Amino acid sequence: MNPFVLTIFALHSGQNNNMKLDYSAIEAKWKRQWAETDLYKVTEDKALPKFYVLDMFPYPSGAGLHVGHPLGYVASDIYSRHKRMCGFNVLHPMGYDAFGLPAEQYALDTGVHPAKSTSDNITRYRAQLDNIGFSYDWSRQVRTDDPSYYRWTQWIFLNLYHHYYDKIQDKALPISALITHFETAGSKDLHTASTSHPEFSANDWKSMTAIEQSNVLMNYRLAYRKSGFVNWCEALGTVLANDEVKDGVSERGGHPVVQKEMMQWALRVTAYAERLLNGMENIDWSDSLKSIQRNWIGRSEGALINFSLANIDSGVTVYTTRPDTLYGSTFLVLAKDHELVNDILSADQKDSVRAYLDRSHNKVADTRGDKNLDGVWTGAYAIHPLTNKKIQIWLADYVLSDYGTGAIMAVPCGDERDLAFAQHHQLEIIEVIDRTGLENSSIEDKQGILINSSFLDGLTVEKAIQSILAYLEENHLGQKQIAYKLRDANFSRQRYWGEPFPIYYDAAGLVHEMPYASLPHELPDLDDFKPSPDGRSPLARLDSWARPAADKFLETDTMPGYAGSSWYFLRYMDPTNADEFVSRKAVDYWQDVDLYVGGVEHAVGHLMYSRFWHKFLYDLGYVPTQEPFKKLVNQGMIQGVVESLILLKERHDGKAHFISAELIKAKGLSPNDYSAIPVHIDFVSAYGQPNSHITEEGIKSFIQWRNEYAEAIFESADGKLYTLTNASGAFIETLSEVGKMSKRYHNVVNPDDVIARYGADCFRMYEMFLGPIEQSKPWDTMGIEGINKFLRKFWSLYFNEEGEWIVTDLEPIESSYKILHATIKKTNEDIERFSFNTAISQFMICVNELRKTGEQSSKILAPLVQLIAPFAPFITEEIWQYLGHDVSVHKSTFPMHEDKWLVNTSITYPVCINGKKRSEITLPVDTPKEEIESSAKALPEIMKWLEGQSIKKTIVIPGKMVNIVL
RNA sequence: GCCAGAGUGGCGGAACUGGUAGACGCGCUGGAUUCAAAAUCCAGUAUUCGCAAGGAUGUGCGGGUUCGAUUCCCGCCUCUGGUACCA
Repeated sequence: MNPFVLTIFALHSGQNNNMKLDYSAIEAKWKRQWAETDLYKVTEDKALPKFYVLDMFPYPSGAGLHVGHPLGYVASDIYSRHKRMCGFNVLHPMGYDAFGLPAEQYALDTGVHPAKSTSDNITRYRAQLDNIGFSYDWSRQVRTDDPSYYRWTQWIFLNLYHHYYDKIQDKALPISALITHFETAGSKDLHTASTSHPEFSANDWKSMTAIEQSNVLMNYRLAYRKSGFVNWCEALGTVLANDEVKDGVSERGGHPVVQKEMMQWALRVTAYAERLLNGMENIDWSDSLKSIQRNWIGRSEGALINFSLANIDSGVTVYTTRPDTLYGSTFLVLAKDHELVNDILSADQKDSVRAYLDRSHNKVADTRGDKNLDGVWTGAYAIHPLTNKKIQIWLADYVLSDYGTGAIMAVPCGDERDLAFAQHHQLEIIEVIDRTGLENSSIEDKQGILINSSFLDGLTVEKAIQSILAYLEENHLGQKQIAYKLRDANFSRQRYWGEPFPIYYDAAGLVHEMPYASLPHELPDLDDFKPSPDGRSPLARLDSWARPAADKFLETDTMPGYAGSSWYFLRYMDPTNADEFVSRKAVDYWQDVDLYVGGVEHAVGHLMYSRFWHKFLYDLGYVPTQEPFKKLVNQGMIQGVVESLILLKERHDGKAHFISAELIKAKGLSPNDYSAIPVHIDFVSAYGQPNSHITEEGIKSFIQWRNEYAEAIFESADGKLYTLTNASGAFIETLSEVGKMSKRYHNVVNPDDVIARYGADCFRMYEMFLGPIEQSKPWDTMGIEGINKFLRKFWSLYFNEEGEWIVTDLEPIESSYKILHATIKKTNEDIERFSFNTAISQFMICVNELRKTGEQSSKILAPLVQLIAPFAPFITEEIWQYLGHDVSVHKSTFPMHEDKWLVNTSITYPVCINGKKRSEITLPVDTPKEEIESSAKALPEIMKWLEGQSIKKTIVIPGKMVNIVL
């Protein structure tokens, strides 16, 4: 026995032999010890293989963490600890996505500076995270609002600004190369991603003014300025992202949102569309996530078709995925802001077009679901390229300016919207597809035979598309084209609490970038966070900052939330580097993220932009991989039970009337007769159980909380009426529904409370035991007792009821080896496939069995501690120390199973008649096939079935089962 | 509408390559212990017929493949998530 253990025993006996399981003492002890010894600190150790496990870093909101948030963190922590014990050098960091709207809104409401509230929230988050016992290397923490961090966010932005996308080399190249091209060849032979495609010669370029040149270059930069329509909310005084708008009103506050034209910074993510699509082939993400990204990119193959105009010498190009239906095209439709609109409107249609445009622009944004048939004829005609017939050109809401060419050829017979529009405005419809025999298919299906289409008649759709494409290209009427739904990302926010752009403008409006060396361009202090009245950010009101000189105007927009989060995983590799965003040495060692765990709500935003930035950094040679996240696991949500009181719409003697939830059925009420008022779960008895209810205490607390119900009447299931002053004996059932865990429903369960009662180990294991990590499931307050019991049983293998250490060095019995090694095997497999709930089941089976046999040998009990260590890091560390180790269990080597303990000498075969199990038989493992068959047939239960029957066939799978077919 | 995923006891879930459906836990029932309770321990717990032995049914519904299907195939229903005038 080493001196260390002696000390423990001395202490132990000195404390009157009382080593009872005391979670909080054990946790406090090891939290301190781990911090003091920097147990989880990692460095680039070339002797060990690396493994990078990343959690999506949280936005530190004022509400703190609830039990749903750490679900993914616990899973990734178990995985990290396991990998570490398996000999990997594991990078497992954590940080904060610290810029964001809520802090600024909070500042507007309370005057508390976002920097202060954010820091306060971070302090709280950190305490909550520490409580749970995570193995983060906190020395690598990043927060996006730290100037030493956002300096590099700005640096990447400037790089995007200084690069364009070359479609031939399929990568980003410096703008200087583009300028050289312009100087020698103008726009000739240019293959770049750009907003528009102007044509100019080298001489044209040279004769442009600085402003003109700057504008031309903007058209190619990967970070660029453009004028576009944004969701403008007058009441909030700001621009909203699409997901902040619901049903045409702001999600927060429900204020009207309209389209407003504004100069905005944008990122040319569309340049990377094809690579973002193809890059998913070799990464291990869920099918659903990949399909969400695929849909978002929305690649389609089609054709550009040129139509000339009837009266003016110009043309319009449309994009279609169905060039085969060209003969069915009876009119064209342009987006309302198509560049040709002003050129083509005829004098007599001017007024109705103006009226339409006014109508359209004032429409609230994002009117989901409403199919809108509004539109107007421009008075102009185009010439059909094949029939030379004049067809009308319309404007309509349903054609979008930023998809395809912003113009379509309408084919009413082959497109639902064109058909609806044609019917509504009484436009011609020509059938060009014969769908005989395809009555159940929609008109948009690519099936049928071409008719009324000249040389295409008789061809299938597929053949017709090839044929018409060849014809169009031959006659210079059009060409193949690939289109994407993906849009360039709006990168401007008219907000204070974000990264400032390292950009300023001169008196002439020319854009200037700040030099790299001047970064960080720091966010100034502010004490009033109201937006500037013209819709610009609060920074615009800070003249001393925004206008440092008479002819120098700083950009007052700030960057959106996804700026800082698009590259934070790289900064963890080298968090304090003052010279580079990440050193080559660090990124060459850590490479990329091996496992990324986070919520599916970031499926498009964060994950798309991170991949885009990463590919860009790859193009510039700063990172060695094309994809940042090799494997990604989405954790589900932990839901809460929403408890509500049933309030009848009809009042009782003019007073609010609540009834027991049981009475809904009894009284035959429909949802129109009552409303469910969420009750704070602290007031509810038997919370989350079928008989959840409020009692006298609950009624008092409820009324204290919601004073407007002071006079209310509460009716119990047996018809008795209770009031605040007469509530004795009340039992009012509440309505229990599974829903979001949210402040709004007053059903938030704080991990701190759970940990205070059951300990961090129990909390961690219970979160994992609830079910598969990807699934959403409700938090069940009762279920945690099962894990609590398990941990006590586990502990009791090592300490008896008197708290005495009972582990011996004696040789264990054979069955203990068997169950141990079965558990080792299953644990390794289950952790690797992220099946933590089944690993925990196996621990329970193992502990139950060892208790039954009274196993006390350290040869079994020591490896068991290691198996459970990733799940329950505190209690296992304590026991490990008692086992005589002076190095942490988390630094030990994870056990590997030995096959010799897993081979069975006998096998129990199920014996089936016609596939249904009727009996079973235990035979030695090496029993020959014939003998298995004859032994099975000799079983009395089986003979009974065989009596008077003839056997058609007998299937014997050695080691598996026997099936007799009658 | 379109795309993706999922439907298994009272509940959370297990069954990994087609081979004993319901592991493990919660809850519930009964028992032991206790003056009593809590805690703990033991037994039972898919449905149904039956006193029992023992049957029958059973993984959303309807078909199919197979000696054998929760697992594979076809059609449908329901739920969850994504998306929404994308030509």
